[in-house]
Amino acid sequence: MSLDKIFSDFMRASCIFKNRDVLSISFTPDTIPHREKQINELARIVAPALLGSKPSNVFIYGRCGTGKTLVSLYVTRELVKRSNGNVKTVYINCKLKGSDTKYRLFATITKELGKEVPFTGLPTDMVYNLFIETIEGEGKVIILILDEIDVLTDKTDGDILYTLTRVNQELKNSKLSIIGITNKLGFIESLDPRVRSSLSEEELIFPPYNALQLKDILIQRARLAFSEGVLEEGVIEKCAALAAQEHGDARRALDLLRVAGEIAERSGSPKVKIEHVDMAEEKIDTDKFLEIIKTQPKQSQLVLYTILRLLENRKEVQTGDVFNEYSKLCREYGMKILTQRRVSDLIAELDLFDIISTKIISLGRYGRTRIITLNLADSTLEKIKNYLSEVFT
DNA sequence: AGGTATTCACATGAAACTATTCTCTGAGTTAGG
DNA sequence: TAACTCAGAGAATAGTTTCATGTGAATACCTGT
Repeated sequence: MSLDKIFSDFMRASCIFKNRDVLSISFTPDTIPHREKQINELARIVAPALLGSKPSNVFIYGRCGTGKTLVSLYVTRELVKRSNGNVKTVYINCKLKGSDTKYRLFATITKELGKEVPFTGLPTDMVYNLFIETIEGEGKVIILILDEIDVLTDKTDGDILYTLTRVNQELKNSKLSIIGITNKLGFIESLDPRVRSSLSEEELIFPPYNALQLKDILIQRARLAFSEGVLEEGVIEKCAALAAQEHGDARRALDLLRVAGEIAERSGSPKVKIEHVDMAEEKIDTDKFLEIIKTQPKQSQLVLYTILRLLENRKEVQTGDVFNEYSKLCREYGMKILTQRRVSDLIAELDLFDIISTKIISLGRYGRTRIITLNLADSTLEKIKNYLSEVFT
C-alpha cells in the first residue's frame, strides 16, 4: 500500500471525528446532565469557604463512572473562580503511584501547592512538617479532594486518614477540608469511628446512571465529538445499553463510543456501525487485561503463564499443581524460585484482577486449596498467551 | 449406623529481611585570594 | 577560606522469606446397638 493511499485514506476516514478529546476521561463538559442534585448539594456544602470558614468534610460514594470525580472537580473549580483567590483545591488520586503511602501523599500535596519535595530519602515526619508549613503559608481555605480514598487504608500505615483529619488542629492561618471519594460501599464502616465521624460530616451518594440517562450523556458528547451524521442509527443506544449493564458506568459508555469510532476510522468505514461497538467492547476488555499484565512483575507473569499452560489441557488446576509446574519453568528459564507462600499470594492477586477466577474449597481428607479456572473471552486469552510466550521465549 | 477425631494441603497473618533508590551530612579536596 | 566532591548513614518502598497459626470436610476410628 502506498503512503499516498494510507494518508488519503486517513484523511477521508478522519472526518469521523470532529474532536476526539471530548470522549476522553479528562474532558470536562460545560454541563453535567442528571447530576444537578449532587452538584447543588456539594456546592451548598463547600460554599462556606467563600466566607473564609472551613466547609464540612464530605464523603462521596458511588460506583465507578457515576460522575463523582467530574462533579467534585467541577464544583470546586467554580468555587475557586468566585473566591478571589482565597480558596485553593488540590486533587489527588490516591491510587496512582506516587500518592499511596503516607510519605508520598504528603509529598504530592506539598508539591501540588508548589514546593519541591524529593520523592524519597527524607524521614516521613519531616515531610509532614513541610506539608503543614506549606499549607500554613498559604493562609487560605484548602479543599483536598482525595479520589479513591479507600486505598489509603489498605496499606500498612492505616493512620494516614487519622492524621489528615487532625491536621486542622495544627493550623492557624489556613483551613483544610477534605472531599473523600470512593466506590467501595463498605469502606466508611471499616473506618475507625473517630476518623469516620470527622471525615463524613456530610455524605453524598451518586446513584448509577440508567440507560436513558447514559443516552443523554452520549448524545451530548457525540454532538461535539463526531462529524454530522457519521453515527449509524442505534449506535448510541447500544453503547448506553452495554454500559448500563455494567452498573451504569458512564466512562465505559464513552470509551465504547470512542473506541468504536476509532475502529471505524481505522477500517476506513465512513460511518460508525453497530458492529463496531461490539468490536470496541472486546478491544477494551483485551486492552485492559493486557495493560494490567504488562505492568506486573516478571514473577507474577510467569505464574500466570504457568496457569494458562496448565489450563490448556484441563478445566481447572489447584495451587499445588501451579507451584510445581512453576518451579519447573523457573529452572528452565533460570529464574529464582519463589516460595509457595508467595506464589499463593500472586495467584490471589491475579484473581483480584479478574484475569483468572479462583475459589477456595476443602477437599476433605485431601486438604484445602484454591481451584483455579478461567473466565476470559477466547480472543482475549489468545492475545494474552501470545504476549506471555513472547516474554518467555 | 452414628458420632468423634484425624489429617491433608494448603490459606492466611505477621514480622523481618533485601535490594534499590534517593537525601543529607560532613570530611577531604580544590581553587582562588 | 569558600566552594566542590564524594563516601557513608539513614529513609522509604516493593518484593520476598520465615515462622506461626488457621481451616473445612472426606476419611479413619471408635462406640454401642
